[in-house]
Amino acid sequence: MDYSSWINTSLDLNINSHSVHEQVPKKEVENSFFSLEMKKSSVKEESSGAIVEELKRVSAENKKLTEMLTEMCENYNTLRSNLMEYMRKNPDKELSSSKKRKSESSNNNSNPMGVNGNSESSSTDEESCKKPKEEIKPKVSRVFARTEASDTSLIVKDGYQWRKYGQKVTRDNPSPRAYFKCSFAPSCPVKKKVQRSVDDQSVLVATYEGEHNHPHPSQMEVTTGTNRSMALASAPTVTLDWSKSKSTTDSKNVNPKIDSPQVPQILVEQMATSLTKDPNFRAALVAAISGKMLHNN
DNA sequence: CGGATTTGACCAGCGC
DNA sequence: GCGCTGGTCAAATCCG
Repeated sequence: MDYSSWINTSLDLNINSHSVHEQVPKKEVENSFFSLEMKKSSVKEESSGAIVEELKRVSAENKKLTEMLTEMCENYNTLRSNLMEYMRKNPDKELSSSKKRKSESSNNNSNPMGVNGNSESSSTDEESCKKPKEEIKPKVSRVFARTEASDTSLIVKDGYQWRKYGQKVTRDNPSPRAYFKCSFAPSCPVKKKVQRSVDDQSVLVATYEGEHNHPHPSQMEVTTGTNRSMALASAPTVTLDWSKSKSTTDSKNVNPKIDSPQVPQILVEQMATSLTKDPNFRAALVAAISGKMLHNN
């Protein structure tokens, strides 16, 4: 599957049926809100009208996202059941792979949302017997981040602090892969790998291993009222994390071991995170709320 | 000067 | 066993 298409869904869904989208470009939402603040009285009605339109557009976009999510989950489940069936018919072909690399690649490529590998034990007893070690595998997730194609740094701004400890050129991708450890290491075991997508050089693929055992650094800043975290979460970054087999484009990447019921929850959490980090979304939200308030006055 | 980054060397897993 | 590959180490270097 070519994820370069869905990565752009980062609120560029173009609910194009809404002409409003053209009239009120997203970037201007913020502006319209601020101008609203400054000259409330004079343009109040006009601006609030635009805001309501914008709110409609955002709602439609939201709805569209929900639909896409649902569809994607359905596709995933279909694919998953197909693969399960296939593997039942060919029990000895797939899972004979050995320890480290295979198991890791199965984690990376097919563990949608990076959800725990702990459903593995429920998938095939046979496998769990063979590879009990996977039970303690750290949680692996993928994050796709769009950057400037000209930006040569392999930095995914996720708010955490990372220390780079290595870089390699891998066989399947001409772009170097950078290895990072959480700067809180060794107390925090989280590692991440960042590499440009083969398909789209402007997309960084960050693979996270493990979970942080400390609070998100930017959370403190948020609570203290600075906007730093927004800057850190560089605007167009998409942090949706459906590791969804993506780049390698073959269906065999889909891992039958996924605990599918967890998918939507994780997705929702990540989408929520993504949305709250999106200045446009926040601006639209603020605008909508203030518009309502103005309307009521 | 201390912490972060770079980069070549090294190690271990895997396939043949 | 050997070569290939990905991941990590650690000395050198950079930078604030």
